Amino acid sequence: MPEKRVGLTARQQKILEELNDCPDEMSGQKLHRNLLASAANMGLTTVYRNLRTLQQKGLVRCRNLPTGETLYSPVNRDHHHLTCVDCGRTMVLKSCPIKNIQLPKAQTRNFELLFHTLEFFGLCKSCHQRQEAIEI
Amino acid sequence: MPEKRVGLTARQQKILEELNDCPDEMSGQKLHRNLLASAANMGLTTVYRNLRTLQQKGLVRCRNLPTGETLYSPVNRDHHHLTCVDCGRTMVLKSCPIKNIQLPKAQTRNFELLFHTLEFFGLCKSCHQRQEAIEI
DNA sequence: CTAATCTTGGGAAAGGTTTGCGATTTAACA
DNA sequence: TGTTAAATCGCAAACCTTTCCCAAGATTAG
Repeated sequence: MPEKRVGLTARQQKILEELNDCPDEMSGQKLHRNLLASAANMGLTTVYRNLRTLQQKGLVRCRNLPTGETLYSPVNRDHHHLTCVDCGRTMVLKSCPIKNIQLPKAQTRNFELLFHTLEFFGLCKSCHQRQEAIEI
Repeated sequence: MPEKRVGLTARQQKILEELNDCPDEMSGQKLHRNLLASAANMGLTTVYRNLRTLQQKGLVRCRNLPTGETLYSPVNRDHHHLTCVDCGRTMVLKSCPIKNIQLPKAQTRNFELLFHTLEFFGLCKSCHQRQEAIEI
């Protein structure tokens, strides 16, 4: 896909770099701390505002944990997860199950698709066993 | 699918009823207001806590708006959305595109799947046009 | 170069959600 | 039915995120 978006500010580029450099997703708070540490000083508000902007440009995606935290990652990293609704631990899926899926044209005709989020929720083995043990 | 979960408290049932009765998703705040109005008095904390529990039981699902609000809906209502990253408006998808998708067994062997969220993000027609106008 | 306008940034405040903790209710068992 | 342990509740505080508002910087026209 061509890199058609232009006009990233210097700080937006910094944020995007930081996200790309880190193999894991990051919360807004952690991103802020990392940037402070790496000499790119930036207010917390600015971090969140630019994250929002980057989402609007289709470059950054986020997902929400049950704890209320929001984790951000670059869109080009097409990761999805299994998340345990009990302990909150997540596993990364090896591949995107809907990579080649087509949405009905009628629904996307008036909509420029930028990215998607697909998350699976359930019980991990240990939480499941714990519940079984209690219910018996 | 059989209703295998048991042991819902009276308040959890009230919350579930309220969600089922309302055709739209609801925020925690709105749910709380509705319950106050319908004589089922309940603290805000209790609402959120029980929503979490209902998620753990696989009966309720939520999605997060860019505003930070969280919207809850019953899992049996298998709805997904197109959401505009600019204006935040959402459209409901007519059908679930991954209803019949199989995850690799290797990844779900140790995981009891309860539900999923699938959300598409992009630009709605009017926001897209506005951006084009600016960029030219 | 200057002035008016528009965009961007930061601090403080507000909003929604979650957590901690003592008090109350529910449930189990005798 | 009475006693006791466990689960649940609600308030207050904490947390993360977003919004408000004003100052600083950039852009454009004259």
